[in-house]
Amino acid sequence: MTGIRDRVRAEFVAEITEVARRHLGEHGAAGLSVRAVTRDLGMAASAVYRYFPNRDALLTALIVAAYEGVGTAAREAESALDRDDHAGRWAAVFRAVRAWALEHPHEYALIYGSPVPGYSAPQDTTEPATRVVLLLVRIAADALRGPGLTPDGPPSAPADLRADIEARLTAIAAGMDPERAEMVTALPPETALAVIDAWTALFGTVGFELFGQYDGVIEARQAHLDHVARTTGRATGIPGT
Amino acid sequence: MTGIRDRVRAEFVAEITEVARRHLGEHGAAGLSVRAVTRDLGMAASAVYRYFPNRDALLTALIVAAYEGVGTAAREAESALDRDDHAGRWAAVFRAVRAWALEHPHEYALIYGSPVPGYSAPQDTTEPATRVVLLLVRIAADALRGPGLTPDGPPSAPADLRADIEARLTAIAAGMDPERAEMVTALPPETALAVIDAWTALFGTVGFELFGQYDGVIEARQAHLDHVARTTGRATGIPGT
DNA sequence: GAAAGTCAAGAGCACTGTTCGCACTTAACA
DNA sequence: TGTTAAGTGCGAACAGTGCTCTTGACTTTC
Repeated sequence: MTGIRDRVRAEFVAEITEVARRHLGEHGAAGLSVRAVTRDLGMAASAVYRYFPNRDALLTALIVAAYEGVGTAAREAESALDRDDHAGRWAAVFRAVRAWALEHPHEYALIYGSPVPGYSAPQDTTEPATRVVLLLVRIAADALRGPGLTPDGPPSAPADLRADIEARLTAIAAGMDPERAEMVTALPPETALAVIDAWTALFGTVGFELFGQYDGVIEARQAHLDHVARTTGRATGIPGT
Repeated sequence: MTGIRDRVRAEFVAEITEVARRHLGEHGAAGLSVRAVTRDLGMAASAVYRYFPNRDALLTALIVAAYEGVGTAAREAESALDRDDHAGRWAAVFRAVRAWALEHPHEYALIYGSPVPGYSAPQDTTEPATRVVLLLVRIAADALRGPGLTPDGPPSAPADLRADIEARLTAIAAGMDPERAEMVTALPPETALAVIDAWTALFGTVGFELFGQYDGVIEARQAHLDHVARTTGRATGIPGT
């Protein structure tokens, strides 16, 4: 067992990522300098390459941390509510994502803004990236199991789109533990589509606010996001939205 | 008249931006090197500072060009259709924006992705940035003047949001020529809100596709965007969507 | 205690944006 | 027409950057 060595190493990696995260919050992704980070840590710039093969790997660690950050924030806000309060949980996810984004604008930009040039997201980032949308899926699934969808439900989708969604759903469920897989496969394609659109609207709205597209166009940001939560929730068939 | 000197200067500025635009398409915004651009032009790196005070100014020129590019693409696609074909024009804008984005991914990322760190958009960029949404506003306004909104129309918004929209609408109309101002002020707040949400959904969807968030989630991209155009068009009250 | 593995440091490479002083051309004015 | 001022391009230089490679020291394992 090389336990102690691995422990020290893991702690060092965590320390580096933490300082890098702080730098990211101050200067943005492209302004993240390995040298500056190591300067803060009192070590030589070259030393960091023992822990991260290159700058991109460090960025990947930050991306994963960011996805986990927003996912955790949404999960915590949502799980604090009664499980049957579907509308409340739905709105809580929307609000939590926005709050997290305003608190961590650079981290938000890192994961939902333009991809860093020359950088292609490795496999490690795909799982954490699905956290928030899976949360919305779970709420929709819970609502389906509950008093049932509202009478009209989500509008019907054209055949080709329906087929694609169905294929995606089974593919996604294939790589999941049985319990969550069941939740995904039981989802009607129209509901899944509505959830995807709600997810898109959520991050589209938050992104537009954060990146300045709403400047001078809409100022009641929180009220507006609540409105988006309501309309998308209604389109998904979440009762009470 | 200092005509000739100014002319040759303007041509040179255009030439520099054109080469920079090409470089942007190959290496992305952060990878845009003034040295590399000047190398392509066969001139010294320092010479470019006679035309642009710094790299940010060059980026601003590219941002303006990109906004104009997507705005023009949308305008051309939409104006090719009959003015009374509101649903067709609405869908054409959606498709044109997506097509432009796929053709110019780096330019799209430049204007709708994360803001370049340390760079704050100057005033010059705000006007071109509103082109697409104003196009959607125009279509909605035309639809209002036509056979009228669909019976149910956009759902009502809460009072605070309504008030904000109304205030914004008058503020925006104040800085416009009378003809377009009339179009804006005549817009019911609920319709304006629906247009803003449609605009957000459009760029949220295209951005999610371009930045890889839809990978493995949804593959029928064109069909999906058409679906988004339809649902948002319906929410806005565009007849025929 | 010696061999093997691990690590931080430092020098160096090829870049970057930007500034500055210099020579040169060109347009405007007396 | 001659002079002057502005505009222009260049090369050197500065302070940074990510990254590689070698060197020497330290720690673990046998």
